[in-house]
Amino acid sequence: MYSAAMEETPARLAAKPSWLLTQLAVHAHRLASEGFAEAGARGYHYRILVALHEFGVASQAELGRRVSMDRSDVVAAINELAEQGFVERTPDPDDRRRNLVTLTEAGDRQLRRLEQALDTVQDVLLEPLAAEDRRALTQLLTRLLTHHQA
Amino acid sequence: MYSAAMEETPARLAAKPSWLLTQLAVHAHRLASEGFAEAGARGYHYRILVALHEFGVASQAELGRRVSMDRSDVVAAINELAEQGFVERTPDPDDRRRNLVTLTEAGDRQLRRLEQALDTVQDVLLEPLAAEDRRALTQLLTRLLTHHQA
DNA sequence: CTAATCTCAGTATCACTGACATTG
DNA sequence: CCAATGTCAGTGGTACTGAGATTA
Repeated sequence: MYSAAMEETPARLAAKPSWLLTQLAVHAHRLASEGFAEAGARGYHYRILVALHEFGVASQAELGRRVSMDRSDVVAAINELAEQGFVERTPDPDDRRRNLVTLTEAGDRQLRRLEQALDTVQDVLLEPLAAEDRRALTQLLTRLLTHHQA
Repeated sequence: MYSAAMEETPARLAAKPSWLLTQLAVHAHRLASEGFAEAGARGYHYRILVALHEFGVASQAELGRRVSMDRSDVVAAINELAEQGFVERTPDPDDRRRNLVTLTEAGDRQLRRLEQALDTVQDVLLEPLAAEDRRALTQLLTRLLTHHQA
C-alpha cells in the first residue's frame, strides 16, 4: 500500500523552475551551513566578511545594502564578528550616526576559510555538470538575478 | 565616501552558482510566500497538498518523504490543514501506528488556488528568459536535483 | 528486541517589522 | 521637520533534534 520505492519529485513540481530552484537552494544552503559551522560561522557572517573584503571599510547600513541584509541583522552579525575579533567597530568621526566597520587580519583569515568551504560546496553541487553546462547555468542564473535586482 | 550607487552583487559572489541559487531562491520564496499568504497558506501546506494530489491517500511519514519534510513538521502542517478542512486525518485500520491523510474537495480547490499563485511566480521569475532559455534552465536544474536526490 | 510511526518541545538560521534615540 | 543610522525586541517560516508513547 505504501510503495516505499518512490522517492522522486512529484511530477507537477518537476516542471517548475521555482520549485527546482528552492529545492536546490536547500541543498546548497545545508552544504554551506555545514562548512560554515566548522569554522564557527553562518551565512550572515560570511556575507559581512565578503562585503568588507570587496568594498573595504563601510558603515553598517552600507554593508547591509551590499549583501541584502536588514539593518537589524547586520547589528547582530557584527556583534558576533567583533566578539570573535574578525571585525572592529569604531565611530565615524565624519558622521556620528555611523559606525565604521573594519576587517581585521583574523577576519581575513576567517574569510579565506569560509571561501574554501564554499568552493567545496560548489564542487559537490555542480558535480554532475560538465564545464560548459556550469557556465551556461551560471549565465542563466546571473541573467535572472541581475534582472530581479533592478 | 559611501558611494550609494553601487548596488551590484560583490564580484566574488557573482561567479558562484551556489550564491546565485540561494539569492534567486530568496526572490522565488518571497514571491511564492506572498501568493500563498493570500490564500492563508504557506510552503509546507502546499507541499502536503501536492503530495496528496499526486500520490493519493498516504500516511504522514509517507507524505513527509514525498516532499522532503520532517515528520514533526508534517504533524503541525496537517493539524492546520485539517482545521481548515483541506485534509482529513483518520487512523489506519490496517496499521494502527499510522494516520491516513485524505485530500478533501475543499483541499483540492485550495491546491488549485496555490498552483495558480505559483504559476504567476513562475512568470515573474522567468520573465527575462526566452522559452528556449527557460527549457535549458529547467533541464540543468533538473539534472542537478535528480543527482542530489539520489 | 527492533523498527516505524506519531507527537511534542525546543533550537538555529534567515528574513522581516516596529519602535526608539541620535545625528545630519 | 525630515531622513538616515544604529539598536533592540519580537514575529514567522523553514529545517532539524531529541525524546516519549504506541504499535508492527
